[in-house]
Amino acid sequence: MQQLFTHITNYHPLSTEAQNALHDCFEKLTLSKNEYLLNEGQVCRHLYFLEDGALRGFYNLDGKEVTHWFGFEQDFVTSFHSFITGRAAVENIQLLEGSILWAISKEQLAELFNRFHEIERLVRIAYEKYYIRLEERFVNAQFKTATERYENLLLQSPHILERVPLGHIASYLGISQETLSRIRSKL
Amino acid sequence: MQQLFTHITNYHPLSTEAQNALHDCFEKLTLSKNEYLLNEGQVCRHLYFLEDGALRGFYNLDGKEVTHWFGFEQDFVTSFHSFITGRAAVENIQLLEGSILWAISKEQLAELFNRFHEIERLVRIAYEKYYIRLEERFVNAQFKTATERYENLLLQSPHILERVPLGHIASYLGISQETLSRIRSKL
DNA sequence: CGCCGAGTTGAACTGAATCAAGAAACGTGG
DNA sequence: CCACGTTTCTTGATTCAGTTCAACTCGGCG
Repeated sequence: MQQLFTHITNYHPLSTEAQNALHDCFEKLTLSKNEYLLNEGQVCRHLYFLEDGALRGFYNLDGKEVTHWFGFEQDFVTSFHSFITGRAAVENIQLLEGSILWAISKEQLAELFNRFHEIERLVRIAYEKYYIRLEERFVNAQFKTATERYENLLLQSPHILERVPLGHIASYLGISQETLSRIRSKL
Repeated sequence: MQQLFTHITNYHPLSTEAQNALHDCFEKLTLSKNEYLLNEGQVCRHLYFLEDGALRGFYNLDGKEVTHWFGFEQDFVTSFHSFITGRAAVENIQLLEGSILWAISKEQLAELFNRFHEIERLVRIAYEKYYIRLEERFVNAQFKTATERYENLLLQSPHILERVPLGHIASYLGISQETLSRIRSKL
């Protein structure tokens, strides 16, 4: 759990009381490869911190699986739309590796917000970082070519390649597996 | 300014004290068509509420203007990356119509956060809505065809068409103006 | 009137998808 | 440790959505 606190401090330092309260709310979760953290149709009631391991979010489109995001160690993970709105998720979250996670429920988080202004601030700041990240991905998706997106991925997170099957990466980049294979062969 | 408060209440109700404090921080701004709210290279130091009018965010790519978002009445507007990080903006913000805006500086906002937990909460909640919106646009950009994206726009905000030149809409949708014209002619 | 920006239409081209077949790597049980 | 099936990755041929370049139309407006 130390990792969670170290990570959180990057966003915003917390008082000891707030840290203790957080400590009491998070629950440890150990899952193995290929297990599901969430199935489509369910409501995602928790926010997770991924201490170690890897997972992916994907949904089904015309019988095909479309992976649209990955989570790795030190990432906060949830099915955001479902978690915030309380509606059924359209996506699945599946483990790509055996992983250690820490879970907190939406209700517990709301109560922490009420008790600790500083925890709500922490989350506000985290949102800003995640928003900027998504904005960047959006611009890539909309205005860059397949090759540029792949090169960008190589620069920003080369480790992904050794840990995730090519098919998932292709769909994460919004291209077919064959195209990705061809792009790779030209480098 | 009433509009701002009515809009804000949709996110989260505020106490009278918080409302008064907000009231003191926002400054009215009236700009006419084609003026710039922000030029690339500048740091965007303000968050704006667009009471009435329309504007666009765009950047230059190989000598072409790429419009990647629009703002309309009741939208919060800023160059988010620049505003949050304090770095130079890569985008321009230009008025599409004569508009009325209310501006608050980053410093003032930070001070309001310190004084009023409830204002920071309001912003936290607003972030959630804007994040979900962006997520949806991202999925559209990555996994839908040009025609689907246009039809989606027709459903979600048909009013845009009468207020914004086609070229801007095309680039917002991530397609060329000619393609958009052809898509339209088939309906 | 003639110009100018906005939108349309046509023809050639291209990046990427699809369909189909193989090759390589991987894990599991015998 | 090998044999088998499964999953992962590559390669080729064809097709298609969307781009680019270029010409043309239409509606203002000085």
